[in-house]
Amino acid sequence: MEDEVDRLVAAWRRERPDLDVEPLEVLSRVSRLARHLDRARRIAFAEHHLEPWEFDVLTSLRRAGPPYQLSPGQLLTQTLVTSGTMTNRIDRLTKKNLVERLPDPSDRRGVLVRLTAEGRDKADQSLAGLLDQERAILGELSRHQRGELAGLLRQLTAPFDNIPG
Amino acid sequence: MEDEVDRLVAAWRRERPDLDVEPLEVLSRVSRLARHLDRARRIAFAEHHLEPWEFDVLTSLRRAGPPYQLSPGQLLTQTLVTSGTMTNRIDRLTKKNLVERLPDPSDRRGVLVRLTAEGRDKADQSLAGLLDQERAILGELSRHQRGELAGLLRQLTAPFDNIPG
DNA sequence: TTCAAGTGTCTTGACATCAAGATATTGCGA
DNA sequence: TCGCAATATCTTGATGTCAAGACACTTGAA
Repeated sequence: MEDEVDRLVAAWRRERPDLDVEPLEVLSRVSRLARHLDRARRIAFAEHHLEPWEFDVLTSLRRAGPPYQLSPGQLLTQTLVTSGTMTNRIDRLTKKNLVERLPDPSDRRGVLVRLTAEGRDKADQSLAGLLDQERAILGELSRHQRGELAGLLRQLTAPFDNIPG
Repeated sequence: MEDEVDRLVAAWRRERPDLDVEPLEVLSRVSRLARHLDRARRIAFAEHHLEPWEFDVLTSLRRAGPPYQLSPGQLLTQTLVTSGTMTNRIDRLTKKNLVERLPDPSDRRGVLVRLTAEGRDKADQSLAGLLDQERAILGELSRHQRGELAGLLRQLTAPFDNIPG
């Protein structure tokens, strides 16, 4: 089936036949799909009275395992936001009693962010819902195709994730 | 090579062995890669004194072909933003003399947004730069792999693009 | 010991985005 | 013809994000 990127690429080939626009076949689809996923996540989380950004922070801490705490810096690399954004997020989650700030005992510049019991519950509840939604979206693909897709995407993300970018 | 999503999935399997987190292998990579691409685009466009959102609007109009005009509604489906956002974008681009608003002769509710000569130049210049950057990122993949990746992604985006979502 | 560079977090101000609703126009059905 | 739902765009108010820089602490070299 045709998608919006097929139309976009065809339009460029008509308007700018001098350019090779083949890279857009991959990367425009990545960007557009991510926007669609954001919208779908926002709607799904609304049932839990949770914003996507809250989910990102709470589940990062949940994944860390007991005692469910990370430094703001570690949260930055997981969520790909800037430090100012993370400070703001931690402030708001603290007000809602989902996380708390603790001094880092080993570095007096540092802080640790810890999940509260309530925050842990929210993280666990919302993860299951997200996975259900994602399974529905991926229903288009066979098991084999998903593996293939994951592998190809890993080749693109690995340089960003490993060479500090 | 391992990426951040491999670590993320491993952490979930340790903390929540009861859940099947396989969907994250694909969709978390899509979201994270899109964020990396946003950052890279922002840096690349800064050389042209252009914001990513300006690029999106100007190139949508450029692709339309002469006379380089679309309705705000058509721009919405291409850029995946809300109507309020688009109104705001058109206002700002108008102030910079990159686009202009015209009344739609066939529907008095409607408006047409048209690229100025200056706007068209900006679109053409920045597209070439973006393609160079994207080619560098895709250097990881063979020609065959890019085709495969584009095809798999199309299967995921087509439902969003065709069934109005 | 001391100082300079590096690191980790927070503050600030500008700005882009969204959701919801207002306004104007069209066009279908009775 | 009339009225009402649908359509197209804009307005409003709240909020999240970013870039840049400030501040406090740490580390390593002289």
